[in-house]
Amino acid sequence: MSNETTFYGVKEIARRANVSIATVDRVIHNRSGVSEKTKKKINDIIKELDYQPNILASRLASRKIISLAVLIPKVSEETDFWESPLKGISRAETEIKKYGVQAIPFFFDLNDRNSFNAKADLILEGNFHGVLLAPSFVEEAKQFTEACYSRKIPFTFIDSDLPDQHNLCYIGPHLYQSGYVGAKLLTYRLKERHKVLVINISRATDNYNYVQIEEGFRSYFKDHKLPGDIIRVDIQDTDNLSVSRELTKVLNDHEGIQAIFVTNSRVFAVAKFLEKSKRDDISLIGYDFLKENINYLENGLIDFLICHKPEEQGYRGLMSLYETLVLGTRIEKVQFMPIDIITKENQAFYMN
Amino acid sequence: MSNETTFYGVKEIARRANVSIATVDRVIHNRSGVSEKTKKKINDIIKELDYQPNILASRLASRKIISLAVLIPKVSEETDFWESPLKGISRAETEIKKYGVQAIPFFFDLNDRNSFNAKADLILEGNFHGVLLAPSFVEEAKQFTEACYSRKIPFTFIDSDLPDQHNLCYIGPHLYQSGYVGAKLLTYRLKERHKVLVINISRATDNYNYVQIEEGFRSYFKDHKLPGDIIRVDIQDTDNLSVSRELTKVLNDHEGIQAIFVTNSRVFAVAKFLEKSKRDDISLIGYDFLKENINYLENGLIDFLICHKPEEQGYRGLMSLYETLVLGTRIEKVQFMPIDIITKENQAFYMN
DNA sequence: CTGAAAGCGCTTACAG
DNA sequence: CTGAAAGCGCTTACAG
Repeated sequence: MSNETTFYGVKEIARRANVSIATVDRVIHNRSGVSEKTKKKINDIIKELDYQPNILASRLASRKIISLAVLIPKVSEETDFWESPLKGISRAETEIKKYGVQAIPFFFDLNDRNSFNAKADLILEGNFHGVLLAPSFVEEAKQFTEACYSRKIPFTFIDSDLPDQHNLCYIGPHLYQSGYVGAKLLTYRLKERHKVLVINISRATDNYNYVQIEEGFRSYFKDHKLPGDIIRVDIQDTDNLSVSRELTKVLNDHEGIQAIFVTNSRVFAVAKFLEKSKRDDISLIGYDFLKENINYLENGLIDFLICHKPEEQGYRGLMSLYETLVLGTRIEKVQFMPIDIITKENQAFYMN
Repeated sequence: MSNETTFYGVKEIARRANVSIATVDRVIHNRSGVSEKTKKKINDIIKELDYQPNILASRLASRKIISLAVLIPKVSEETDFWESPLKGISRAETEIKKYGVQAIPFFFDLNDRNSFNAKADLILEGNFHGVLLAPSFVEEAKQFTEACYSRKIPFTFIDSDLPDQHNLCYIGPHLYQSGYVGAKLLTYRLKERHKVLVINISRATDNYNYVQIEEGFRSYFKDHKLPGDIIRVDIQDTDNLSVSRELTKVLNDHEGIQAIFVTNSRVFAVAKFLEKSKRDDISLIGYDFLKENINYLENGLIDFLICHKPEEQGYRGLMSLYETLVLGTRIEKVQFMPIDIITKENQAFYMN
């Protein structure tokens, strides 16, 4: 800290290169119309001086507005999970608005892949400088981001990753490991032979996230040679009645289930069922810091929630575009969020 | 997001008030030499326009350097805990250096309260614009911050709080609740009557933190009417030999101890002892994301670590001063850090 | 008590 | 291919 450093600016570069600052500016921004020779000379000086542009001055002088598109699921009745990323995005926008950056949201319906395509097309027409998206529909997202890539529009993924795309970065959970942590918590107090139930409640049939979480979950049992059974069930209709019906069935078919792991934020639906059917003998673990989930955590029906800082994901996602586009910072391509463990006792201090 | 707002500046204010921008500037910064009449006129316009100063322009034009003092424990051989806050502070400084802010560190010795006074005096002589400190020695810190207050130097606490001081804010854990969480984790798999040991390893005799943590810890047992015994021991000599001797003694005196809770980062010393004496029947929980602790977490000797984002504390602590002094932002007086639960399985993704 | 002018480090037309 | 000049929204001496 506190070591004195002299910062050199365009003026000094211009002086040393014997050119005007306008020419220096052209080189810095890779604009055309500069001879190779002077270009090289200036670049050498820039390197020598370790020139760091003054962003304050840069943004102040430039009246350009940078528009970023945000493509995420809309908050539905089923789950208000996406409120959090949106909040983070808004926070980021507020912070960088005065520097001439704006973010335009486009919401798609998680139950309708066409809505994703429709919004994606709007974005492509819109001439944005960057895109932040949740690639919830794998194939559709691939198509869209390829279009972005060919137009040289940088884009960032949050919530889940699509490997080997030309994304600027991924900001979200390591899903496999998250499932692994879930298994650890679930079995922490199961001493004997276990009998556990894994539930995926989701309308989407190609949920990539779910697969990775379950893989991690099962690996924990394998790695620790835990004897017993893992039963799994898919529930496609997400309304309370359907969930209730399915659960009744599976708990009838399999007696002695000690614990349930829900692979997403719909864990409250299971908690509701357990509450009604008075099954307080079953441990329950699931995902995400939703109000409904917290309620069930509070009254003891949910033992643990796992959460991956959704708000932070949104905030960082937008900032990653800002940093690239405006500040020219190089950023980490993969930024895993922590796998946060939330209990009744620490929930009040959780930071999304 | 994305609502168009027109920002008005000093020029517009000056135009409307029929004065020069220099006069507007004087009013904005509460500088003397403006008649009450014009002052009022200008202030009214400022309110009417909801004027937001452009910090970029402000910092760019001003060549003033803002100096912040940082008063925290030095990294000792006993524990490298304070590395993390320092890291956060450095990160913050790097970010705001180009805006003319610098941070000067002053390190005191946690085993020597006089070193705190000595450094505090240096800071008071140094003419700083703000102070970030860990008030580890309660009385000494009070004296120092009162001196700051009378000199109108804003100061922020991290790591632990001193209630009812004129601090700008407190950024750190809710210690009581943190002990409460510790108890929950410790007892999560203790089914019958419990017998647990609480250990405080610390040279300082008036450790305020410890008291609050233990209070929370004990409350959990009371609130849940858990039957059994809580044994406690203070270990003042922090070297391995002393710790080993004390532990041998207490484990002899009290048979059947199932779990140990260490109230600070020295939990590795206990883990080392348990490892040597092959007591893998005892659950162990303690504090902080130190390399040594992580090792014992990895090999299973420590079950859980609790952590309060020390790096974030440092980062936010410095930023809180910057935001107040430079940006004029109003900030939260008490900012509790989350009570993070770290296990072998999620430690790789932990964010300090 | 007040204002005109220079300057912070950049960007942006415009002219050549 | 290059440069002179104005301007971004502020602050800072300096002059009156």
